[in-house]
Amino acid sequence: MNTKYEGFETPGITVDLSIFTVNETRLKVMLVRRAEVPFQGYWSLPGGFLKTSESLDAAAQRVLCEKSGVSDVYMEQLYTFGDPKRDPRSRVITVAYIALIPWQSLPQPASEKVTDLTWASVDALPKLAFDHREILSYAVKRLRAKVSYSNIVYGLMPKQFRLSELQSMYETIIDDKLDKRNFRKQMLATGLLKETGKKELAGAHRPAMLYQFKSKEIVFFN
Amino acid sequence: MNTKYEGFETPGITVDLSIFTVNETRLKVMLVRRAEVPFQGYWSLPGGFLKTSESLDAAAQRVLCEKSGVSDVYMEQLYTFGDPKRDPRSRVITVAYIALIPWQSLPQPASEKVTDLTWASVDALPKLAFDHREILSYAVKRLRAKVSYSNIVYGLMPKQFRLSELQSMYETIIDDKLDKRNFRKQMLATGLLKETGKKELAGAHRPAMLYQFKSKEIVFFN
DNA sequence: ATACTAAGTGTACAATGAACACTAAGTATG
DNA sequence: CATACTTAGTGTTCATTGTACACTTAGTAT
Repeated sequence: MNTKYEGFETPGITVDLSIFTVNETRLKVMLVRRAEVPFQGYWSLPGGFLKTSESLDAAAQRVLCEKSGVSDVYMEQLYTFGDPKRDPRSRVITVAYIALIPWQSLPQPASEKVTDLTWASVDALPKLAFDHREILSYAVKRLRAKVSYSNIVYGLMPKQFRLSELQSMYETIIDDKLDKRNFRKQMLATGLLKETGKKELAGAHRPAMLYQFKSKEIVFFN
Repeated sequence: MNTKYEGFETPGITVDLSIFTVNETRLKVMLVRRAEVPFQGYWSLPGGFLKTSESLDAAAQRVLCEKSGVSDVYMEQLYTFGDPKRDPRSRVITVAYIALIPWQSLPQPASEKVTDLTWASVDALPKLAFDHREILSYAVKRLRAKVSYSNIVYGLMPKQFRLSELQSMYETIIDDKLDKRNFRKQMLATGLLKETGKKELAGAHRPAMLYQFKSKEIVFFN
């Protein structure tokens, strides 16, 4: 270890992830139960220490994959939290990330009861470890804002979907109702969707056209 | 030092600042000349290591004050850069900040020639140390974007100003011309400005009303 | 055959944004 | 002191965008 930082901090660096999904018209976030002190038994955001020669993005990807079993999903850096007292043990700075996973992409939980991982509705959160409540609030705020000026919801949709499902996704996240005709007009006007030609199979009602995104690119409007 | 981080990184943490001002209708950023290796003699963004028990924001404030002599200006965290190779000596993670200073608030440089600090036009930058070019590109991008959906330019204006000066500030940052009548209508419609009652004193032309901001609050439009 | 469910479609009006040119109030000059 | 010069200040028209709103269609279930 070099001596370059005498008198300066050499804190631990972690990444913490707000991993979102939508299920049953609720915006949900992944929480893991802490096995160790401090905050033993508390729910917390999944996270972990940065490894040697690992970039921040790579660390976030690693944590994502470890906890969710998926990769290749939308992820972005959110903010860095560095209050000297945020970890009671010692100085730890955390770089927070947001990730989005379509509910359909999640592997089914193993049949034995998984009690150390849960998906909590963001409007019914338990007490969280560290400053994770603050981090999560900020993440939800960013997500809600970004939904209205980008096509970030792509990250939460399955490969193919009905327009009504897409509308429901928007409504769940922004927690408001949208007009069906206007919504469809606007979505199709973006030119980012294409019909698959296929129609929904089942249901005691008129079958819906299935759509998909032309590309995975995230675009900003306005 | 605890042993908790064995096998993990305990990198140095720095803050690096993109300190912007506008002068002579140019968007400028503060650069400092590096006295030491690596990148000795190169221009770089002002920055410094995080001190013990110092929050990230406090560190950024400290650096800002050391280099510019001002405090109480607009500042926000930008992004955290953590590529393992970004510092050739050893692992250093930097939390980048943006700050805005009205040109009029800057203390005059001491009369002896200051050669280790400069204000460079963002479209005529010298070679920069480390990954500071990348950081600065991102900062400029964020600033330009934010100008169009917030009143962030407040941070660059003097206490009192003419509407034509405000317009010029916008035009400089977004690098485009605006329509005078529409601009005035829109600005006054925000309700964030108030007349001071005073008029500009000098000039071989009709004197302009001076305005100021009702509050320092940053507001988002749309 | 009828009831049920979600899909799918167009128009009228309001609000917002964009283009555009002249008069007003001072100072400087001959 | 008349004229030239400079920047301040002001409204209207038109195009575009956004918003409110209700009925028909295509399938399944009974």
